[in-house]
Amino acid sequence: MNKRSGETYHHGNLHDTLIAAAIELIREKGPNAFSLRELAKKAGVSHTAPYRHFKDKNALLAAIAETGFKTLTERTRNAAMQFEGNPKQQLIETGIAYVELALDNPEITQLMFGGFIDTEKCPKENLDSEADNAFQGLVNLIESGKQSGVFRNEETELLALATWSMVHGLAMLITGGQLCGIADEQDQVRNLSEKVECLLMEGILVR
Amino acid sequence: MNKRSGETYHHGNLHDTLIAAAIELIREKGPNAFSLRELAKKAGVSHTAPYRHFKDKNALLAAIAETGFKTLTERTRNAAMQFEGNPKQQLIETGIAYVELALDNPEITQLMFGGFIDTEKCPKENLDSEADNAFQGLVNLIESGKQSGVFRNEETELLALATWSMVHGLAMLITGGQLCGIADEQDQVRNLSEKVECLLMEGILVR
DNA sequence: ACATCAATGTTGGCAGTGTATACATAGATG
DNA sequence: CATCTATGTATACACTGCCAACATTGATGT
Repeated sequence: MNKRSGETYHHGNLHDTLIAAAIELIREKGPNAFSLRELAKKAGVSHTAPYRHFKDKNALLAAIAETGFKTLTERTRNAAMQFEGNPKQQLIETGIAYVELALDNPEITQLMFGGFIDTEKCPKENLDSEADNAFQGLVNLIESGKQSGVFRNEETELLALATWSMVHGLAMLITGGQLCGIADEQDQVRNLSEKVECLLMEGILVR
Repeated sequence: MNKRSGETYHHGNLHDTLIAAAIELIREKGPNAFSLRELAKKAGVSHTAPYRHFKDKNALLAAIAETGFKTLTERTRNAAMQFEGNPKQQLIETGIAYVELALDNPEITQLMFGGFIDTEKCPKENLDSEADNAFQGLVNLIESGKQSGVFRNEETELLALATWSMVHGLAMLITGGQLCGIADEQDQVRNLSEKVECLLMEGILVR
């Protein structure tokens, strides 16, 4: 029996609908504080329907995190592409993109990196490989910068880790609310990201 | 009536016992996945006794995070004190202490920074002021380094933010499992922290 | 010494949660 | 058109956070 005329028994695209609705809920209430039942209601479906598409709540969270990693790689790659041949600027823009994405999606960022997902319960290979994609882009960027003589001839992995840590740390401090008032508006964040990355490039020691 | 002879109706120090037991549980199961009832049982007390000491679960988590921030300021300050008069080394050791603490207490670190605590529901002033203490130590360190001509004459807050971000990012990547295999042992982490911070000091650009 | 009180503990209950199981429906396939 | 399988529902259970009512006891003032 239909619940209303016009609605069908089968939803049609519940998988994606659930993810989209869950992202909305997470935005409103944080990654911690939303329930599958609430989500099901929001999607207009019985409270066990989600289990046909996700093994459990953890799996749903993992799927959302995965989309987060995908857009992260996408955005940072786009940022880098706009300054092909200029590794220094590429690095700066990549970092800005990273931090801006975090600012726009603080709860999702926390979901991705904050330990909300039990990685022992889910395969996690997808998650890891997506995260690796983002990191690999950075590695390539550094490598090409080294070869064109812009970056120092240190171990590439180390340079990549340093730049990643810097940008990631800034992003996490912002999403965690540690920089309230200092960096919660878009232009402040752009500005800070750039300055901080320039510091990393130039060094903070007097020469 | 006593539950056993020798045990008293009043626990005596339930507040601290709860915090200690909660930390243990969080270590085992993550900051997300422990229940107040489980905690109460572990402390040998009825399932509502914790409410005499903490307004709700969130308040308990906040109290735990607060202890985390306290030991963070303590450890980093100690690290800096051992190299008084040598700002460069102070900065390096402070960073190492920060990251090592995170490595030793990944779940607590996630609790502190990961967005598990609803800051709208609890006063949070305590939390913030503790976090500020840690940051202030860094600011002082940078300031003295600038005055002795070791660090560049950039805005102090900016230099502090850059170093904090770097170290914090590394710490969060480690606790989030993003650096599995690269940095999960104590000596690897010490080594990486140092190298990464040296990069920040020297810069990554060719001169 | 004793009554009183506030702090601290317990019992019981409620609505809400994740998830397992059994059943219902309908789109796809032969 | 019969059948299968993917997808959705109904029901049930143990567990959760938290509230309200009651119990115990160490501290306090007289």
